[in-house]
Amino acid sequence: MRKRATRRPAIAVSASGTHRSAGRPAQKVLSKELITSAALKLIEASGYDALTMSALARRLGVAPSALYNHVKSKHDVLLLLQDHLMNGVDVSGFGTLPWPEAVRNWAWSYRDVFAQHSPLIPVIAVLPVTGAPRTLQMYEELTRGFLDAGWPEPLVVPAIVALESFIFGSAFDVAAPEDIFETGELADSSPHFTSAVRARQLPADGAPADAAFRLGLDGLISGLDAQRREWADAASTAG
Amino acid sequence: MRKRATRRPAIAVSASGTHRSAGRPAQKVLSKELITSAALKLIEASGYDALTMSALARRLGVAPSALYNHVKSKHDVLLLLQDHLMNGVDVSGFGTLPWPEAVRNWAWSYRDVFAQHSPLIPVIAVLPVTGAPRTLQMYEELTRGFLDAGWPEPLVVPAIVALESFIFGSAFDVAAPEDIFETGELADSSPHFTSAVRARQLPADGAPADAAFRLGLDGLISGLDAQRREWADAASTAG
DNA sequence: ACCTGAACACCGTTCAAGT
DNA sequence: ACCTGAACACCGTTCAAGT
Repeated sequence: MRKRATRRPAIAVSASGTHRSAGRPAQKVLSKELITSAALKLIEASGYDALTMSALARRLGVAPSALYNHVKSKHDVLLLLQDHLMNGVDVSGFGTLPWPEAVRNWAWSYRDVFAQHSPLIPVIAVLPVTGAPRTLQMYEELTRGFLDAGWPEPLVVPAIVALESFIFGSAFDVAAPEDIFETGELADSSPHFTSAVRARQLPADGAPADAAFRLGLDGLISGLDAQRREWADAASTAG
Repeated sequence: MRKRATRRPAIAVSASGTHRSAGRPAQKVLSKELITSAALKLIEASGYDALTMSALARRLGVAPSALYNHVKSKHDVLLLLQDHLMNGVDVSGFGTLPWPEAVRNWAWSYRDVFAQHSPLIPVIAVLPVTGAPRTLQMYEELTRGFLDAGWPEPLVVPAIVALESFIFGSAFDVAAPEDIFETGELADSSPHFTSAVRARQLPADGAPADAAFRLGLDGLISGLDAQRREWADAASTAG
């Protein structure tokens, strides 16, 4: 059932359509930046299924094996993409807005970016920050924002991780089909759930995923803030 | 760099080692249940990379193509696994324990199960409940627990989705390497974050992921409970 | 150093043939 | 209906040869 695409020949053809013979070219035709932007265009045009090393090479007018002079593996390409996308995450609120609003803005923009790139989430969630400079920069600004808001240093990283976990999970949820909770023929065996699905609060303006994200994010932000105060109280009592 | 395994011949060999010739066998040798448990054993022994249709067939003493009489695709196998694993999620607290404790127990067991099966998370997060009877049963018991605890029906599904999103994201986090936040050579450009990583609260008994999960879960539970109360207040004022 | 082109060792899936 | 065995259309990756 696989769609059979009309394939151009496998030989490398540059953007201008002229053939390039083997051997080191006069000036390099590839770079990490070019690979990243070509991958992004490919995904925007045809989705993550279309992101193969072959397709990427074809779009760059190069043989697939040429990519391996710049990346170690396809996983490397995903890391490049991930770090690039961090540019789209809004950390501008930290330092200007109160902590809850700054976190809220950050979280929504973070979720929105990766909802469009959910196949990257398993990659990010496990990604060492070494070699992901933009990601690290985001963590730095985030940390400064938390400390400025009075967060005790030992809680900053766990709080960020907790928020990120919620964001990653929620980004998947955006990709879920509308009818994910339709119980169908099994409705009789799950009467309470079936009824709750029908009665669920849906935002007038947005998708069902937005209602859950708003509820959870607001709950998480106020709950974390309460734990910060508890920690401060315990510390002042103990000290 | 791929490891080259010594392969047995591709012809189907039953568990007893005798060869089975083509044609419908006297009694069926496969079923969804057998496929599910073989897949589980394969994953436990060698991880998700080893879960290929070929390897699955080999373990079942069958040709790969035989699997397609029982599942439509490899994705189908993942769905079978996912629903099976829901047996390990603890919903026993609902109806006996107070809501926060019941939710806490459920969330920890849910995270623990899927932390061991993180490749399934992208599958579950988008899975229609139709055709996942155990999953649906879990939602039913969860919904009953929420309603019994006084949750307004419109908020039940969004609250469950928010908790699940946090759980899925946290399950990935368990799989992350210990040194995920080591900033390495970039430490100079991220002084606050580097310091916060060193100062972070680590549980004496568990992994770093556990500290973040506990912090986030407790925050989320108390934050959601507060929103439930707000909703009830607004409703009584409006009514 | 950085490209080409051929080759390698896999994948998941389909399908005619067999009982 | 439910197996086998061969074939198909891909994958990602490696490597000698070329400049």
